Amino acid sequence: MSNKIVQKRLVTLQDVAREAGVSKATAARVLGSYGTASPEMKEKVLNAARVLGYQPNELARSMTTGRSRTIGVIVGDIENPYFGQAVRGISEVASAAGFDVILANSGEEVGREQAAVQVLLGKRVDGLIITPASMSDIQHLEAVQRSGRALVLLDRAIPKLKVDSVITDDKAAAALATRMLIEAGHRRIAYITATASDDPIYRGPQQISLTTVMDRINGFLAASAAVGIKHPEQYIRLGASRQGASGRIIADLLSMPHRPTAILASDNVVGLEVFKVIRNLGMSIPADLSLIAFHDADWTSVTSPPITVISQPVYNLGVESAQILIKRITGAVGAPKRLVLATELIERQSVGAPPAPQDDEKKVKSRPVAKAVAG
Amino acid sequence: MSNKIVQKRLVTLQDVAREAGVSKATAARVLGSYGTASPEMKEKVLNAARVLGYQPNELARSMTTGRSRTIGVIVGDIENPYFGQAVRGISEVASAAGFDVILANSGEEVGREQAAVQVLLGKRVDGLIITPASMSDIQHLEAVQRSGRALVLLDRAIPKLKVDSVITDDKAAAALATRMLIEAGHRRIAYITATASDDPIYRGPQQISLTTVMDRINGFLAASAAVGIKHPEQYIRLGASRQGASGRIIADLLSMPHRPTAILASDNVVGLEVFKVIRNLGMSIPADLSLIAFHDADWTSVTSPPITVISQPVYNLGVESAQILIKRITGAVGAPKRLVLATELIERQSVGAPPAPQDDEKKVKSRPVAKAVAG
DNA sequence: TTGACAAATGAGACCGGTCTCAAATAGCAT
DNA sequence: ATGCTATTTGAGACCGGTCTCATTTGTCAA
Repeated sequence: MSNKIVQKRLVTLQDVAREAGVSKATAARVLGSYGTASPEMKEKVLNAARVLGYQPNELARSMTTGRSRTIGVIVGDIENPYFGQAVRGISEVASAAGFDVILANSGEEVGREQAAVQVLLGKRVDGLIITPASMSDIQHLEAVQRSGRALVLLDRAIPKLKVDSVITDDKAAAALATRMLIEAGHRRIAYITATASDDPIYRGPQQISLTTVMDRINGFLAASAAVGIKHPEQYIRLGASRQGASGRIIADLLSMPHRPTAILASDNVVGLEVFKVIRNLGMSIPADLSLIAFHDADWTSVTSPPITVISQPVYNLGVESAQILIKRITGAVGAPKRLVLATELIERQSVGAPPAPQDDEKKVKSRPVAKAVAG
Repeated sequence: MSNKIVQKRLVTLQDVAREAGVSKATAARVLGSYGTASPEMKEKVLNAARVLGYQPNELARSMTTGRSRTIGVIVGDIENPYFGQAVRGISEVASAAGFDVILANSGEEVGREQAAVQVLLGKRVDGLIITPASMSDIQHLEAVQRSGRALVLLDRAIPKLKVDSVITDDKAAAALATRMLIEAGHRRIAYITATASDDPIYRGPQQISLTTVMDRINGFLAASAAVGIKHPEQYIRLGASRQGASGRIIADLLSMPHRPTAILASDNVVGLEVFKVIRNLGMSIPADLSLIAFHDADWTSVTSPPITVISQPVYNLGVESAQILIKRITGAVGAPKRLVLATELIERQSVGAPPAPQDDEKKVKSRPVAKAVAG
């Protein structure tokens, strides 16, 4: 990591002033569009600037004004189209309001998130929009607040932190999806999430570090309990992140003696993974297994069958959070807002009745699995 | 767009120096890790910094050093996973080398690209990685070079501009895909691209503003000509951008008297659009129509049938461009490099023989297609 | 004609760092 | 003890803007 950086000397305000034969202050007034200046002065200065190819140094500008007209955005994974859409929403609002956006990636790791916060605060962003990687490790977020910079949480809330947040109604959404599966006749429903965990088995809330995940699990459990399903939590699986463990987790789940007959996939990446595993196992959707996934990713509408999804207003999540942030930056005061956007269940064709008539719970004599696996 | 921005005064180097009872210069040496300082001084300063919660102002730092350790990236569309992957490649190389990334979106419009360049140069980025929206409108890129800042083009070259670029072998890739379709028996092959155009019909190279598009069309035409296909260009269609026109364009194409029997889709967004239209038309792939798409997007592997694609090393495109850029920033000199990465044809199941025995060109009596299609 | 006031302009401080340079101190050989 | 060099420290200029304040010029009413 060499440090030698070569950079040509650029045209400064002073240069322009000299060329135009006016003082630095006058040139600054014209070029910075503030204060007063006579038409002739403007003419001269603008001309000189054009001739020299002057370009203001925003760094210097920000340094004196104390504001950078820049907002920092930290997301879990830029590559995930989910965040891509949110970022587009943010960008559009920001640039319409004359703000620039600096984007950073946390890879869903608190450490990298902290580093990113440092960097962005160092660059003196006027505010931050963050998709926090954890709801417990939050000193760096408190530091943001202490520094007086605006902060908005996107997609995930942090109960302990009094801060504006824009989220979706995860609990309601999960409950709705669960009810839909229950109404189709399912009693053994699996819930699979990517949330990092050493242990794929769900043992309790203390394993979960994200409100989204917790809320969804709660919605799932509540809807299950409402119809008297016993131990719905036994089919919850964690850590189905990226290619790695997910295949095994899902395969294990499906080879249980009382295997689940439906799966709720907690995000589109997991959903895609689940879909592939199911297909590789030679099972068919929804005949053998029903599937509902979070996030209306583009792939979900072109599979056979297309997948029933919980569509999240993620573009609007971006828009709203940027609007709130910019209001704060420009002086809005008041208690932190928590904006909850509604989700929508888009019915497609991945939900059907559970496969065989099969005794549930108690005195079940499990019969041999009939399915042929094609390979 | 209000301008009032409230910001608490932050802890400065001067404050730390005062607290530690040393000079500003000494505090700066300790906190900036340069020059020399005795252990006791370090101790005192570090302690004071911790107590006050000091955080260096990178703006001020950049201003004096003249370098910001930041690189600007301008892509056509953040939301497109294609660019998402490239950006990840860039980010990883950049942060490993201690550089930050500022991301901007051009929406594939030259005007917005120019504005973004202004903004980023204003923020004094040390270098830029750009996916240029046009190969002809390039004054702003020449301005970047004149300013002495490093510049690397990603994915698309600009022949007139002497500048480092990292691209893929588009012509070869298109030719390979075309040959594959030809070998499967196709003679009427459509090429559909998203490139903006008022007129969806291809009339000549002057309509095309991107090397990628041009190269691919050339590869397509060359491979077609090589086996004596007459007027292959009649099936080229432009402007199939986003939801808008694409549906009509594709439907028109397929309702021609001698409709094409295969389609080459120029990127994954167009490919997805094509897939949906085909399905809505009730046609089946590959029985009625074969399809090959550029970019191995995730949806292509889960459709029925999965789509044969030209896989582009887009993550590596990002990695390589960032490496070249950083080398330039840190002083590397020499003629501009043009790095061409290889693509790969991933065969899946969307290519088959053309459908019905149907007279082709002149008096060819095409023989019945032997392949059985399982559906 | 003169005074009062508004508009235009310039001089220079300032933002928060880096970095040069000179002064102060320490270490060591003679 | 003395001189010489190496190390540590502080003072202050500088980066390129913004912005305050004083000065100059112009306008108009009394």
